[in-house]
Amino acid sequence: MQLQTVESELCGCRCIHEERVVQANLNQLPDIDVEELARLFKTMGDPTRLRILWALKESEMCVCDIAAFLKVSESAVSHQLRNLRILTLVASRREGAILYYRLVDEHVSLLFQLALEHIHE
Amino acid sequence: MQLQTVESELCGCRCIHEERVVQANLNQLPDIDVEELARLFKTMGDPTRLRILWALKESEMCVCDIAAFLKVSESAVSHQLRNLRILTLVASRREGAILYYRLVDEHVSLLFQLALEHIHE
DNA sequence: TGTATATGTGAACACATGCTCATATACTCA
DNA sequence: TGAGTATATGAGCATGTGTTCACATATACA
Repeated sequence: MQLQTVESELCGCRCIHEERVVQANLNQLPDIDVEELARLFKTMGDPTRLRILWALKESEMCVCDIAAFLKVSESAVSHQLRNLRILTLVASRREGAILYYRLVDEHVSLLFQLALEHIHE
Repeated sequence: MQLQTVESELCGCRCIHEERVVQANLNQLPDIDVEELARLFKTMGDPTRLRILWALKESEMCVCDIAAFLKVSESAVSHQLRNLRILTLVASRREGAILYYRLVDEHVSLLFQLALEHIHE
């Protein structure tokens, strides 16, 4: 029944292993999760943002610090921190005129660790 | 000494927490790793590629299967599989005219798992 | 209140990227 | 060998994105 539905949706023309397509459909990740996962990985997929996150693993830093470290403009850093904030990867703490940024949780570090394992094999 | 060097490199103008910048420099990830990590995350950061990887978690599939499942052209799938191959995220096995694609190792699944944890909190 | 510092943000531009289309390659079978 | 199927790939186009520049906001301090 389910199989029939999917078959008709696919026009049944070039599908070689129908049962695998059906299975893939059943195990499909919800669209919302796909979008959010993609956004997360894409956000971590920019060298500038990646360096920012890596630096924040050690200690919280202000925009000036990060800009000096990366040798890029403070505006560029601020733009990227905005992206990281939206994705809930970093959070900030104000102390006077200075905003200290930090990683929100351990997930970023763990993702780094896993990804480095993949690269170094 | 080290501190002095870094200070001069930074022009010493707007750096607020010099010791943190120095520390960040010491803990810096090698450029090659940064580039490869970014490439890896960026590659996983596209919805189409992400769906492909997710589907391959379950079973190996050929290009036709994936195209049918995603409801996109086989050419688009082939282009994306090429990217995934370059990043060593998928590998293929030929059986006659058909190429079966699979995940290379468990890293992708683990990355998904961690990333989903981050999203769902 | 005025000035300086720290950060945020919109517009614009240069560049990267995913898809489509046409075509090429690789394999099967008659 | 020729036709058909499965996949790969280059060119071109539309869209997305990171940076810069100019300016806005927020806080500190005199």
